Amino acid sequence: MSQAPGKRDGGSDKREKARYHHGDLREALVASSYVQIAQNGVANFSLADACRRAGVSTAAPYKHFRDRDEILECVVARAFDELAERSMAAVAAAGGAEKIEGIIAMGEAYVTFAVEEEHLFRLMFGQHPRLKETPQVVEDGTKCFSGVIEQVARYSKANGLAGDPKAIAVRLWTFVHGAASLLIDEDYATVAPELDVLAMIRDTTPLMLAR
Amino acid sequence: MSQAPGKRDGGSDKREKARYHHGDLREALVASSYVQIAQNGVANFSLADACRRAGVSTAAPYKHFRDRDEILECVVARAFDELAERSMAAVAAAGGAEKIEGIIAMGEAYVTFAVEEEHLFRLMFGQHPRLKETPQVVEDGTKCFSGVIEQVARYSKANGLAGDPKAIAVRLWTFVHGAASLLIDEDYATVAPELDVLAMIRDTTPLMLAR
DNA sequence: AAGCAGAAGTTAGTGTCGCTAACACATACG
DNA sequence: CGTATGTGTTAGCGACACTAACTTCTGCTT
Repeated sequence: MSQAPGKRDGGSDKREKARYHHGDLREALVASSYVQIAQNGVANFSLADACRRAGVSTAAPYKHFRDRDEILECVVARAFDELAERSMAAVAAAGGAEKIEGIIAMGEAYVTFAVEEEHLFRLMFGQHPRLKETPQVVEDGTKCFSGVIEQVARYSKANGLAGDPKAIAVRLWTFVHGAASLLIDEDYATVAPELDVLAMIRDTTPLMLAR
Repeated sequence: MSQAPGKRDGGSDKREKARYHHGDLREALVASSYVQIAQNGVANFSLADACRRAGVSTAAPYKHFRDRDEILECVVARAFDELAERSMAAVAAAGGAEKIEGIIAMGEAYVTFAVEEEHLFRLMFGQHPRLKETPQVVEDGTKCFSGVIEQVARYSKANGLAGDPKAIAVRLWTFVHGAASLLIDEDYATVAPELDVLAMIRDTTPLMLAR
């Protein structure tokens, strides 16, 4: 679970002698930070720890990153890629966006991602506002969301829906995002412990698409 | 803006001589932390700063709080009180929960709180998971949400809606919470900059209540 | 192939932070 | 009036993010 996506390196094996230069420290730090944050959350992540794991001094990262936040930005960008990938895969697996099952599957994938990668989801949304000002994050985030919107637009077109496809898509995204947030935050747990969130999404999606 | 609610003290003025004992350090710290966090966010909040502002050594807080997190818990509890108060006031101002305008006003108040008290809203949701395990926070949070649910239930009853009132309420809360989150996170800004969130809530609320 | 510029490491050190231990004062009560 | 307790203090620890100055390796130019 939560294996870091991204550059699958493979190369750069200098026959494992203790070498002065790391080889690809930048990538190593991002990958290990991704895993660490996914497992323990950003609150329990320290740059110094990441350095120890990579076997370098605590000053080394600053040859590759402006500061700690820049590493977090890279992690967030990758997490958006992952979310986008999972959402799109779910639509495809459910038979495409023309059927309502495809749209529902997309929403479920979104919530499932939030549950399985709770700490990444938190980092992507709300926990660390500044991170989203970076071009890379903006790009990956936008790609992720516009993917969702595009799928709903396809459904809308295929089924001859009346309303503005984009407006409908935003409505759906809003609902699914709220469900994911309240679920991992355990706010449902105290006030509506019996709630089946995936069932709610299945039931509510048609309401949003209709009309 | 963002004035700290809670114990309005007033008393304990020992005629402003430089006294060894503060008077009510616990309250002073919570109040000043509430204001500070509301203004600059929890990321830019330090306990040491709060001590300086209160004119007290950095060791003093530990006579009143277990650790830094306990202060944050108190801040979150107050923020939930504030959100509950504003939501309920909005319903009342709009003529009660029996009319759909009352329900819509409640949703708008929720989103408006998120926008005006962005940093508090973040702290209440997602930013610092552990905070919500405290009895005080659980109680205030539950009171806040069950207030929302109760209002929707009243609407549901008054207008003879078919579905389970609680399920409908949760659906609405989910949507409004998602809207608030995505709005302050500026995720709408990149992908749907033209979106009028309050209008979306006005339009979507009837969809959720119907059926 | 030599040499040099610069990329990418290092060590050492700064200031801030959360938190603890040990001590001091002020107050409230016997 | 004396003392126990609560509420402050100072001093200090270890971890952290980050910087400055130095060293080592690499790869480009000639």
